[in-house]
Amino acid sequence: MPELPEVETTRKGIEPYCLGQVIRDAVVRKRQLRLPITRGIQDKLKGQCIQKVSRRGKYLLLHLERGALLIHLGMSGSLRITTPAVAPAKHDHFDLVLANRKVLRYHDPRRFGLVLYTLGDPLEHRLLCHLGCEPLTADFSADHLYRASRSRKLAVKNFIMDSKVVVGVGNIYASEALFAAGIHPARPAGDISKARYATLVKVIRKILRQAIRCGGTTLRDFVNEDGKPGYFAQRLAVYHRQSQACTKCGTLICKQVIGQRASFYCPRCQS
DNA sequence: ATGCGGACCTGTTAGC
DNA sequence: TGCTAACAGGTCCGCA
Repeated sequence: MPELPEVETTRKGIEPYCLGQVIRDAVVRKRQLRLPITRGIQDKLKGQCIQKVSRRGKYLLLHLERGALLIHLGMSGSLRITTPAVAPAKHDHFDLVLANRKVLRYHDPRRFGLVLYTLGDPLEHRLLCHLGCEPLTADFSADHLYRASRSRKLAVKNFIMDSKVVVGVGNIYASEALFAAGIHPARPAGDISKARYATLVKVIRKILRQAIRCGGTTLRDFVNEDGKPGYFAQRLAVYHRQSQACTKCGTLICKQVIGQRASFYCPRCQS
């Protein structure tokens, strides 16, 4: 479930409960995530104050006095704020107990996510240091996509989902953005003009911003008692709409696997 | 350097 | 209804 908008929504949601709080305890119930939670993480975290809650791509960063805690939600992860009185549910793998008697609880059935303590600048960590630009900042531009794509033959959909190019564009929003830009998802990235990349940049920004607003709405209680992941209420134009009419021209939406991921497009509007 | 396939996991749903 | 297979919103690694 977590695309960039949901990660950002989560960041905003947990920030007021975490900022300035001292970590009283950490509880590991299941070590084995995408990478194992390192032994002794409790001792490293205990007593440290959370100084900042930020995001890089789909990674959440809790900046501490010494180092940082990196959290990734993978395919199925979620975070919520609860209390020590609430018993952990199945797949609640990790807790941070805070001085305000709140618990930041990490839940992830598929365990593709990550909880990682790192010393030093977290942005220098090997998992973060090669990430491409943020889609909502100024360095994400037509120039950037154009230059990075020259002579590249992979499908443009895979290109914009490559985190070394730009972070945060997941499978849903890749399909949606390419539809909005009128670009066929299987078109080789290196064939696309700068003008079309300019359109693509614009629509990626617009769609992600909309989704953040939408996530903020549908996930209003995400960090509180309810904690239901809740899907974005946004109307998706093509995603999961195969064999249904295109909202622009009425042609039936196609589904095609591109780069091992399901992709959806209108064969008439996208070329 | 680039691009592809496989790997990591569990839960849900589609199909027989 | 029950079993099995395919699939799910992510990302990294290794190999050709």
